[in-house]
Amino acid sequence: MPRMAKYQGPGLTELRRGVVEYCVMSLLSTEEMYGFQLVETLASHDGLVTSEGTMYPLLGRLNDAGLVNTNWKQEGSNRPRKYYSLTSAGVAALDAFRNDWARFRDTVDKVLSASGE
Amino acid sequence: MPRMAKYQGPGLTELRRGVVEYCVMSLLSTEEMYGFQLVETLASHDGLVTSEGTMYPLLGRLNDAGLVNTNWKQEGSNRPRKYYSLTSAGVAALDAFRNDWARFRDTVDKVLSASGE
DNA sequence: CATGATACCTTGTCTGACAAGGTTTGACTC
DNA sequence: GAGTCAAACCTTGTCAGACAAGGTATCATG
Repeated sequence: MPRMAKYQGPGLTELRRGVVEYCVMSLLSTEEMYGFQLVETLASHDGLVTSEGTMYPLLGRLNDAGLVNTNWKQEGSNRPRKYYSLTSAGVAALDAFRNDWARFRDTVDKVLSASGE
Repeated sequence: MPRMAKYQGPGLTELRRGVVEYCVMSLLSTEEMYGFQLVETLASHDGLVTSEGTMYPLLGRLNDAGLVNTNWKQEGSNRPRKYYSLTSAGVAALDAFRNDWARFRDTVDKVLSASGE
């Protein structure tokens, strides 16, 4: 298996924009996780991220924005992993987004249902 | 009012990507409309499009892809308007997207609800 | 004819997803 | 210990699409 990807069609890439980042934050809100783990979780489980080339820059942005913290951890004889956790600013941003998402989702649902109101 | 826009926050722009195009198609599935009208409808009514700079290129793409047809119409003494209507390929694409959207929406809802699955 | 509204369109910028590639570390061979 | 593999990190470059800003043509009204 060469860098599997579960390709979901061409248009779906654009759909993910602006959402993946908050999905990551949502995962981090329950437990700290490391990058590779986030890719595997979102990609295989939800089809929301297809590569590390998406994840690492994204995590860098979140970090620059002060929405996550990082710390390296070595468990047993594994190679060290860089764990990410949500800051309080991250929690706030996530909350705000949940509202935005709900409104956006409902609007799109309404328009796609198409029955000209 | 200078080219009103109902700004919705910074992150929301990215959310719209890949969706607006199908919202337009959905509107066109019930009645033919012209570009300016689509902007007004989506912008003021739903906050989904904020400018003509989004709409006209978008309509051009749909046309190039064979998803819509156009015809100029002059009504009364108005300046002529370019009306768009869905082709059968457009109807099919819209149907396909409705499925994609439903899956995507549910996935995001699930991840954002965050309670570890 | 000047203004303003309607209506069309184009150019250029920016962001974020992704493919492709590269590096390091440790485990497990041979 | 040299080779290989996988886990895990990261970077570079490409592309699409939303948008701001600006431009054009037409008609009505002052």
